[in-house]
Amino acid sequence: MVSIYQRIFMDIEAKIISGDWRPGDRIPVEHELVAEYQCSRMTVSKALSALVERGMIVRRRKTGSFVASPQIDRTVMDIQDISTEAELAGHEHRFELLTRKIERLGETEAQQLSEAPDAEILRLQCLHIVDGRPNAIERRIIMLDAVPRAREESFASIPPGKWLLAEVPWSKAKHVIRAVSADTATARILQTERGKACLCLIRQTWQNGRTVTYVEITHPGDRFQFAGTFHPTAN
Amino acid sequence: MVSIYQRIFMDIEAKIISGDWRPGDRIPVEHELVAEYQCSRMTVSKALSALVERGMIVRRRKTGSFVASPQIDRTVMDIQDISTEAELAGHEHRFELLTRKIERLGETEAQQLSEAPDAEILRLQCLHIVDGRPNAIERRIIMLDAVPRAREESFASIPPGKWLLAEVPWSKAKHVIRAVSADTATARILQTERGKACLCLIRQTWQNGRTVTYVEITHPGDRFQFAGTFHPTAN
DNA sequence: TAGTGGTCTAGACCACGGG
DNA sequence: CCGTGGTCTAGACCACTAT
Repeated sequence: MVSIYQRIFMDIEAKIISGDWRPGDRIPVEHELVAEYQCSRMTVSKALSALVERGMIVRRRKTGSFVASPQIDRTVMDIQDISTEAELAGHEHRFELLTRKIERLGETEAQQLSEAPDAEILRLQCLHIVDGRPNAIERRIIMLDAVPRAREESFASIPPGKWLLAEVPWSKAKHVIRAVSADTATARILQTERGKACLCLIRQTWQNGRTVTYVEITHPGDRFQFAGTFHPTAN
Repeated sequence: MVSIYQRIFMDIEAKIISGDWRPGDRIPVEHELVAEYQCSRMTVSKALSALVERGMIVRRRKTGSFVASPQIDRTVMDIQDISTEAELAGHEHRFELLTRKIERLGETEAQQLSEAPDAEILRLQCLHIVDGRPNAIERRIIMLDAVPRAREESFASIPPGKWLLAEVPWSKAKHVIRAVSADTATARILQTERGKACLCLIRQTWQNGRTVTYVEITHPGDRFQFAGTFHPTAN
């Protein structure tokens, strides 16, 4: 049996995850939800509080409740530049598109992503430069059936991650963090040595059960790390 | 202004973090808290629900609410063996104590840990073996003023992490994840090559504002990874 | 069966902040 | 000012489960 506040929670979550309600959109005020669900205000409040806890909405007195800004990339945001850990501001960020190809998903990758082998994809490779030094290489696959508008976007001036966030702000994501040795190509791009330890963040995101994008972001291990208090949550 | 349910939440959290209430201990039933805080049952319930959300207590009908088992090591638990990702059971775990020394904290490390330079510590090094292969090397510092009983423990048969969990089950922790190249000693112990990419988890834990332990766990990068959905939480 | 938590109601008063 | 969320009350009924 699903309780009333759980139903309210799930209904609103679904609207946000599906993109029906986008960041900044106002959600119904409490008394409207009270009328819609025929329940008391406390019950509505419990559902909304849970949504705040998850970071999906923000509530403001007088003005109402709104869909929050996406937080799906927060993990990546927390990557810290070891050499300049102290100075949290004043970094110069730059971005270079290395390759952009429309292809079909190969057999191996299709299996890895649990998607159809012939699905049309956009394959991107780009380099992130911070303070003049290569910071990360990003290898990304965008599923064109899920995000058809990516076909018309050149990604010459906007990083794919940022573009996707604007296009598909909320999604479910799975992360994997690995240590890998730099292969020849990676080492060359990151201006480091072949075999050097790199920290690799892999993320696959879904919306409405369909894969939106798959990305591997590889950082030079001597220059970057994750920090914080991590809580793996149930998948 | 702190609300009633927040005060209840913080009071109980403090009892658990301080070790006053230990895992498995029963916490007062709702009507007792209602009497203690002179508030309604809903207010108590809200505080207890928040504690459940954080994983600090479990609530059972008829029997009451209890301090949950510690979860501070959950991040580490989620390390997955890449080669045997499929088989989630049937692993053979072994543990070897390599070194055990009582020393005083050096200048550099003291700064790193934000502790006094002459603090007495127990320095441990051990090797974790899973299915016959070196899985991780653990380099640990235990602050003897915070955990004096560690002085009498040989750690010959019980892993320090497990012992500490029994001794100091709840604490605040900070994690850092890095990729490092194996140095000669590490490579030898992990039976891999020098310079090989390794995944290093660093964790410092505190209880009542004092450092309890600092540990670096280094895994061979080709055999291990973190997986899951990570939510870095505000420090 | 009885004690416990799970959920809900129909109000209430207050704090905040935009107009 | 007044609409909004933040918190709280004093009950209520039900579900679960140890005994």
